[in-house]
Amino acid sequence: MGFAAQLPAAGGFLEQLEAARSLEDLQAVSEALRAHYGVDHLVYHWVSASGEQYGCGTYSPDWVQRYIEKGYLRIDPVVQGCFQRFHPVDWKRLDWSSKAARAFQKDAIAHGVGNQGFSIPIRGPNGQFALFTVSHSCPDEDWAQFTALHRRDMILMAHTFNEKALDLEPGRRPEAAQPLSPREIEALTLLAVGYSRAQVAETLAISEHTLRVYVESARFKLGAMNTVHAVARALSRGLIVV
Amino acid sequence: MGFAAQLPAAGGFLEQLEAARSLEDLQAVSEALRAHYGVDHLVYHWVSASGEQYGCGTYSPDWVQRYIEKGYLRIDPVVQGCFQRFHPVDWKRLDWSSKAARAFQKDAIAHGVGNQGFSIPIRGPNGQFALFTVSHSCPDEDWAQFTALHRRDMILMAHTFNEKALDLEPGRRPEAAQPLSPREIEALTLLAVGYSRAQVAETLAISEHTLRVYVESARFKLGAMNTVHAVARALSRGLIVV
DNA sequence: TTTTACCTCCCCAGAAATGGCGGGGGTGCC
DNA sequence: GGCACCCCCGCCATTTCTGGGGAGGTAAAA
Repeated sequence: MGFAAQLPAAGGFLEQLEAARSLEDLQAVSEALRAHYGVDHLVYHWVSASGEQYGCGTYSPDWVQRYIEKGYLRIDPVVQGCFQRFHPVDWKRLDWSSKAARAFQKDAIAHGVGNQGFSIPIRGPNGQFALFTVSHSCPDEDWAQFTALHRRDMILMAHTFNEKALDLEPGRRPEAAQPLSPREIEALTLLAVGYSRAQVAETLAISEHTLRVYVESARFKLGAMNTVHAVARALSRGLIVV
Repeated sequence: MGFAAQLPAAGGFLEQLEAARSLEDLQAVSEALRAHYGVDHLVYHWVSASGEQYGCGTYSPDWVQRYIEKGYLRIDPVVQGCFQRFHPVDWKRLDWSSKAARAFQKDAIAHGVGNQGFSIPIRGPNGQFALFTVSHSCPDEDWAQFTALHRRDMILMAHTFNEKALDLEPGRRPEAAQPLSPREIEALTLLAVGYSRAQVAETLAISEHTLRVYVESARFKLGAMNTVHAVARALSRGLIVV
């Protein structure tokens, strides 16, 4: 199968990770980890709300380039699936049924990504989202054994990569979430669950005009151009929950 | 100082956690973990933005009751701080300066929560948020030593508690995602970033009426009552990314 | 092959949202 | 006391969205 079956927890690499001083260091550690675990790839990948992405890992520059150029972010079942999920997930459990997904999969394998994968979603405040992935090429049983063995290590690595990446890229941090007033939150929340403005006003027992003031105020705070935008921003910044 | 200084990783309790079949089991394991680490408290606490909360842990029922009744959720610096943070955090690094926060702190200590604490924020899709906390009463240096030693264990416990809690409360999970057509996704995405319907139509180079058909179709698929609702659902189900 | 889903376009009229103007009262901070 | 913010309300007109019809073509799945 190729990868080491039994190793000490994270093999002391977590310390190396924690000592990283730059993205290049992270890159080097990910290469070392990849070799240590004997897998094909090991990647930390940050996806911002606006679609920009960066990260470090062992994918070939070719593949990374292609991924971005082709807009694979929008069809990659790993990203899509993890985005909707709470927990680490084996790629086999994702939905590869769509044609686009299968085409993507084929392309990915052709670029050496491997047929097996295990990805961990990581989130921060305001909808920040990153992925930590280990991928390999091997039979299902071997992979199942590997993931069972190293699941915890991978969780810790995911955490540590995320922590370091954020430390090293302070510019990527979210805009300061401008706090919304309680009423504004209530208003946007009710709008987000489908109430019309009139219904929201009735629910909050205020005049429709007052409601409008809240929504406008929230729009302003969020830098939104209209209500849809405001609700979307409030949602993706974690200011409201539906 | 009272707690065990050197222990094997998570002391085999992670397996117990993974075997839990009910919230009561989780409760029991948290009690065992608390004893194992020799700390005052160990709590997993789920917080939804709508204010409902549940969890398991070793806080006294009195304190839990009081916390809910007093609406401490809104002033608890641990919750507030972790909600805006990426990483695990020591309570000392939080902002306790406000009057409400200090009153809360005093009350918490009076209820045996402890003067030291370490909390890990955990997030799911759609802004779901939970906290895993270990608290204790001891001098700063001892606590620093404890957190340094067991930080990784705590991260793994946080993950596992979260995983099990979600498994055991399937009602808390988001609904399955209904697939949208590419055009529908484009339409909703552009709407979510603030474009008006006319602008979206122009951007997609289609007539405004065609766009309307997409939005209506998406609304129908998502079971949404209006555009705002549709965008909110698409966002929170991870069907679109802003 | 038939069905299904997707994409595209058109009209109309009523409902809803927005933008701008004005007013009031309350709290808490410097 | 002034300032900032939160909470609440009214009227105007305009723009935008929504809901009900209709049509036709392609491409993939059953």
